[in-house]
Amino acid sequence: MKPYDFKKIEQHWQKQWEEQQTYKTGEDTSKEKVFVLGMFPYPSGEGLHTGHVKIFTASDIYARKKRMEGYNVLFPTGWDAFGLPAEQFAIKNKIHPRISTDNNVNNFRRQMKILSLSYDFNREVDTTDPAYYKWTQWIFLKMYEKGLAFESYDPINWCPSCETGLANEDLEAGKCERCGSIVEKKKMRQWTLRITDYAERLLHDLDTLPKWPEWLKELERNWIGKSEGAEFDFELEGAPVKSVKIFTTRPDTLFGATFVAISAELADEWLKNGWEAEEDIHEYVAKTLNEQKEILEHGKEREKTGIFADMYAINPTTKEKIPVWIANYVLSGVGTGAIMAVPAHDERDFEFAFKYNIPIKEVIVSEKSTLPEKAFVGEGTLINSETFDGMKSEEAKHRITEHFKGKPVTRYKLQDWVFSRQRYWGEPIPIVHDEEGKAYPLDVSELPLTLPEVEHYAPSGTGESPLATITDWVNVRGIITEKGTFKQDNNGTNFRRETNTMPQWAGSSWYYLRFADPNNTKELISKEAEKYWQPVDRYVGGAEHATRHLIYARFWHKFLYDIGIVSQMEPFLTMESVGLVLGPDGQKMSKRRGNIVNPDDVVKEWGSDAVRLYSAFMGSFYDATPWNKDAIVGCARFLEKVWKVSGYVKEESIPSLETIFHKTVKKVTEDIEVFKFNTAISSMMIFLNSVDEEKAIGKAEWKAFLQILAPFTPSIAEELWKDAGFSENLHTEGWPVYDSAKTFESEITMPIQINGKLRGTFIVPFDSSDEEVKTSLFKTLEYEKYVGKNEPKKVIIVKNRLVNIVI
RNA sequence: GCCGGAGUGGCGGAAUGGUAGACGCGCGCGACUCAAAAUCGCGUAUCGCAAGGUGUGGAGGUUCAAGUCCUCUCUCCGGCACCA
Repeated sequence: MKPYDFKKIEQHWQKQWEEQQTYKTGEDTSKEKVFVLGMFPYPSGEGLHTGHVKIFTASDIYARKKRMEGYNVLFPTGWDAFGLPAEQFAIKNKIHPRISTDNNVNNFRRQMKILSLSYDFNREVDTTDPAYYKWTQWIFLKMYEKGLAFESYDPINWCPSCETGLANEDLEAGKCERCGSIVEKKKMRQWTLRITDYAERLLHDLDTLPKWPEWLKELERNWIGKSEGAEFDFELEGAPVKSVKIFTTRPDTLFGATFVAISAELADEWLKNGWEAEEDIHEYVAKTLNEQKEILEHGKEREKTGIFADMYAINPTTKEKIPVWIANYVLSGVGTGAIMAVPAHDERDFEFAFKYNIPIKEVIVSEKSTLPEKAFVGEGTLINSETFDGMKSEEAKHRITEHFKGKPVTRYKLQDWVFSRQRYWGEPIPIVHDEEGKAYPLDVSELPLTLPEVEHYAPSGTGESPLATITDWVNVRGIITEKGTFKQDNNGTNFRRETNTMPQWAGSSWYYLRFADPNNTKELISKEAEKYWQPVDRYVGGAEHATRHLIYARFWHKFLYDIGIVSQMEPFLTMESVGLVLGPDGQKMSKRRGNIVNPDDVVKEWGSDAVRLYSAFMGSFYDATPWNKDAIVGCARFLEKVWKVSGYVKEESIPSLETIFHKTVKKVTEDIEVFKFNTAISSMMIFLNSVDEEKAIGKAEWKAFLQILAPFTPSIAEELWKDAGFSENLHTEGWPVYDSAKTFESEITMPIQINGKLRGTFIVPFDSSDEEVKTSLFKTLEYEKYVGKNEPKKVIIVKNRLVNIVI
């Protein structure tokens, strides 16, 4: 028998599949479809990492199985190729990002092919390809048309090191997610997408996704951060303004408001507008404003401080005069930047009131409040309001809001999406400005608006994109059409192009749609292709995208639904969230730790089949698992054994293997559906061990075994399939069927428990009745020993499972 | 602080409320070999010579029966965070 030369075999079949276009997407739309998608990668200079291998292999196993089952499978990939790393590489090495990106893409594609991934490479999409980003720009124009894309001048997050504005989603604890710099607030012109208009739907429609993991949906819910409450105007005395607006989610505690607290920013605004305050107030406000930055730098909790603002507010319920304080725990960006403080019902207010000796009043609504002991120390007075006693708190909220002229308000933590970046390597925003600065959208006929060639990719440092320096690109002549769009025309007037580009998340917000119709020059996606292929049936990727890519993509998708491009409300029916692949030391892989496993190296050493098998076998798909360099040998041994066993094939089926055969096919069939690849593989190992013991396997079983093995290790399966002389196409013609009735042994080894403790076993025929089981049971030595002539209190018989005797 | 998720052998990990530790790695012993590697066989939670006892982070509970369900608690990981 020839030796198992995985290198030769894998190369041979990979070449064959490519030449014969084995995995080209089927055109027959009368067949049922399955759209399997792994999140498309950012083609970095480092090449694939093991996390990619896990995601890609898992989705590939699933896609291959579905293809064999006869579905029309769409299993594509592409490149999320705009973004900072390529640009920084360009700045450093003076290589056009186009070139370095192409190099990286080629390397990624090569690695995908040596992993035997069954992508249809005819359908690749590349977000940096003008033929693709034409449609990204088109969507932007549609949003502009609907008022969802707009220019704003509010202070935004600015990363001084990346020299670009950032969205809220790009921050990690107040720092730039990419470089870790402290983010500053900067007032600048920017393009913004009104994602908040979709907040309610983004939240609500999570309920229409039963197959998404609950925790992931919860993460999105938290990010959207809906809170319902009310705004109240508190009249002021001795203040520069007549009243102050506060937001609260607890109108039911309005009676208990014993002071009002405002943010330093709001106080600062009043000061700037002529509030004549004492010197110490000026000082406190200045100090607190300064403090904000420090907090971020040191990341520590700040102690609550405040200063009496020398003015009073009127509690609308009691008409009592209550003091107004400026407090550092009231944030300007949240709510109205001013709060009513109810120390009896809010820990933070309590802490503050306790520190500054402000009275505390309890309001009893429905539930008893649990005031800490110290509430009664010091100046605190306790008043129980009976007005709303016994009323459910929801009703109290409602009634109080109404009665005291509050305005019901729903707030979201989600903020509008800051959509412009002052960088080169991104989609140009298809907008021009006239000489007064007024913005006009490009006419659709002007798309794609391509990136110009530049000498320097580095940001200017002035908050302007490097595109601003390309004067012959920036300055254009043209006319405004009747529709209000801009068209180039040398006889027209002067305009300046928008020089900001889109963030990296733009292209990935709709890429999954394009795979269904990647070369359409007339439409983003044809109606037929959309109707047939969408939505994504299995979406596979990392949960780190929960609050960015997934929210953004869902937002765009809903917008595309509203303008009639797509017919489904949600883009992804499932979200299979991969667990991290850790380094061999159990730590997160990182260059700094030096625990990175390179897929090229392991494929070279073990072959792609073994690597695929291991990445699916090493643990649960959904959990983090360390990559154990030594354990992969077990998978290689398994494949050696598969090779060896191919010499045991007999014409006739082997009766002793019947049960285990059907069990194995059943297990693998079911487990792949729920991404339990590790237990599927384990069952194949068990089966193979039995075959090895028998030194025989029937031809029919061998055929089926190669079929269930094929999704995991396609090369060896192909080779042995060919050797065995089976005529069908392994990849498209058939998935073996099993007979459930044959997945049980004819005899069952029944455990005997005495009072729940295992004492022995006995053998009964499968499906024996309770009476038959008892007859055998009473004859066992264990029964004799533990029960003897006594009458047991109870005998519990679980059919085909066990017996438990209570004595 | 709030919201999720997870704690099982030396390791990765299995277990519709029904024989805990499948499968794999590692390890031990044996076979083959001059020898080694590879391969094959047997063993491998733990205490005990054995009978038997104990074991799924900890403490209680429900049940004939709990890794699995309930209550409390500890630890680790992820997310959000003076969000009013």
